[in-house]
Amino acid sequence: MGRKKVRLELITNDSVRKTTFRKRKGGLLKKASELKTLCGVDACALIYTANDAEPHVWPSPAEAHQVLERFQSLPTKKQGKHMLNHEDYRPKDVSMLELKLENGMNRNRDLEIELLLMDHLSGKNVVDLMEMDEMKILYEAVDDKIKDLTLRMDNLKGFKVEEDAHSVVPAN
Amino acid sequence: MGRKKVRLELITNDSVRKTTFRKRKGGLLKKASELKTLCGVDACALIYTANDAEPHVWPSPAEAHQVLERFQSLPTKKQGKHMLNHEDYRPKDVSMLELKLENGMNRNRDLEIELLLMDHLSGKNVVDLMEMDEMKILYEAVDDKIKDLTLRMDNLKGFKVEEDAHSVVPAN
DNA sequence: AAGACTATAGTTAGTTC
DNA sequence: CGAACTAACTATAGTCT
Repeated sequence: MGRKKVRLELITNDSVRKTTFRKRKGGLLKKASELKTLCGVDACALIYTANDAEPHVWPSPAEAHQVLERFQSLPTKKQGKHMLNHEDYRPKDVSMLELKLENGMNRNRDLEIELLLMDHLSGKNVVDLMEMDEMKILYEAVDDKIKDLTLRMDNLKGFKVEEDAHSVVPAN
Repeated sequence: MGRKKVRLELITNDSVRKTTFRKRKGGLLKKASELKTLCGVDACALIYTANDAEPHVWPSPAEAHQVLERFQSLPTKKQGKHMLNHEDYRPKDVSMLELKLENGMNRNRDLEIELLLMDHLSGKNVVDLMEMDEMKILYEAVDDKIKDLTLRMDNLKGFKVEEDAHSVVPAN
């Protein structure tokens, strides 16, 4: 296409290559979008460039569902290994966390990770991520969750957590 | 393109839709292939149709393996030689986690998460590359945060840690 | 580097085999 | 069905601000 037939080989000129990439990436994703609409399929694409550390991800929101569904069928948690005969047991409760830690068990960690993923992914459907950096969002979600977890653990131990720094002082 | 301009909406006629899918999928992947060649980028695509259980993966399972190997060569795992020597203790070393094992407080969190993710990934035959990428990012984020968390718990138990931001001396 | 333009290479809708 | 054909539509290489 275009004024001249192009040879199918790496474009050596940097600026030309970058321009071509921008143009063709746009065209490709448009085609992909049309395919989705016309044929009612679910599709996604990843493009890794040498320059950008993060891949170009398309489109994102649709795929969250796929990821979520598969994650739910993870073998590790699916097969009810959480055999806690503890009254007042609730998955997100702090008491569970305490129990696990003292028993030297750690299945709750898997659960925590699962939950945070679920929470995030299910919430992600609502948001239009097409214009945002998905990976950053994911990272921040994880970061927040773990911070929260940290706080709760610290509280269990009877320590106060000071907001900014990582220092802890005994509560009393 | 073609004899008539097409309306951008789901093609209701089954055979027409299937034909269109076959044609356009070919065109799309050809474009993607050209983009790779011309611009020297690494790309992949996934298409989920309602009919086929397995997604159409492009360009090939071989490429999927490459991504998997990227995941497998994550820093923590590769370099994670577990050293049980407390004298040689270094804050960011994995040995910190081994300490927890000995104390019966926790098992190796990194290992747990890693196994979790590997289980998850190996469970998928035709790999969902997008999901893998998310898992990779997640792994790194979770790994870092859990290490930080573990470090702080060690501090609570009376271990002194030499590190600027995380340094804590139990006030007892 | 990112738009607008446009001639022309390339894709594909409808049709036929 | 799917492959081939082809008219007609789209993408884009080169060019210019």
